[in-house]
Amino acid sequence: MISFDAFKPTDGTPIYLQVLLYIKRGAVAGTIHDGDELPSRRVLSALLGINPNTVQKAFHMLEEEDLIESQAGAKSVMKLSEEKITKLREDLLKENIRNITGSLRQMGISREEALRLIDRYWEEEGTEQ
Amino acid sequence: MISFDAFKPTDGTPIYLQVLLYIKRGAVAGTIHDGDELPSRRVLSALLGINPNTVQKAFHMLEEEDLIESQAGAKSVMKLSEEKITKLREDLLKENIRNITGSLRQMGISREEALRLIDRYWEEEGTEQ
DNA sequence: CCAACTGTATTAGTCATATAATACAGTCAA
DNA sequence: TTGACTGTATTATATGACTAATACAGTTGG
Repeated sequence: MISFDAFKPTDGTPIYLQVLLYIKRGAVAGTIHDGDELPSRRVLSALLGINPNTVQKAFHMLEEEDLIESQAGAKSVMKLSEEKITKLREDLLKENIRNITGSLRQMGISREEALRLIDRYWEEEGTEQ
Repeated sequence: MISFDAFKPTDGTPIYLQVLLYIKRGAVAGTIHDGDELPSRRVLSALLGINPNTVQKAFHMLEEEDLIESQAGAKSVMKLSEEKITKLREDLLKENIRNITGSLRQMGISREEALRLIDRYWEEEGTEQ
């Protein structure tokens, strides 16, 4: 059963997207595997303190992307492959890094300083995971 | 008069926040200075193709943060100081870098790989600004 | 079998974002 | 002065995100 212990709601990003991203990132990180069972909509919503419909929205999108498999009555299951994970990794990286480099350059931060800042922040909060 | 030529609406971030951030980042980058005139609400909204109320919301928040000064009938003006800029810089950096390091670590990316990725992406789209 | 759990669907309400259409009073330059 | 521009305010509408309360049919384990 996939664990949501490390799930931390952050900024103003829609909750259903955060749930969706948490699972995608876990798949990329290798902490979530093909065939892994997901918590039920009701259980996960109670666990995260959010509405079952919000979890359903995230799961429904994962289903549409063919990353999980659901059938009425049974728990949903991860449906991963090497190709899917590779593609996920590329998509997530592109999305993340594009944003940060754009913002930092708009602030007039040089590449050297950007690298220095990333390095420093990684050190500061880099023990867990 | 502050230029919005480099303004590019990006992801799902609320438009009023993007306008607000554009100005804050410009102040940090040194392309927007104390005393600079802002375009009027109506002109800027037409320029960006958005609603005047959306611009008003951004400007109103800047006013509340004491970063601009407005009086009915006249154009709004930037109200910056060294301390304000320093604080802005810290806040924006914290907000940006926290997000990226968190996401990348959730994906199981190592610090070395993160630095390598940032370095590469900077190269790819780093000519403008 | 059957009770307790699943996924799925529907309807309703709240809140934030964004647009639209005005209205009014203050400023500023010709 | 006066007309065209300012900031500011109000009301209405639409959409997306989130919550709430149900309902129903399929599955699974004891």
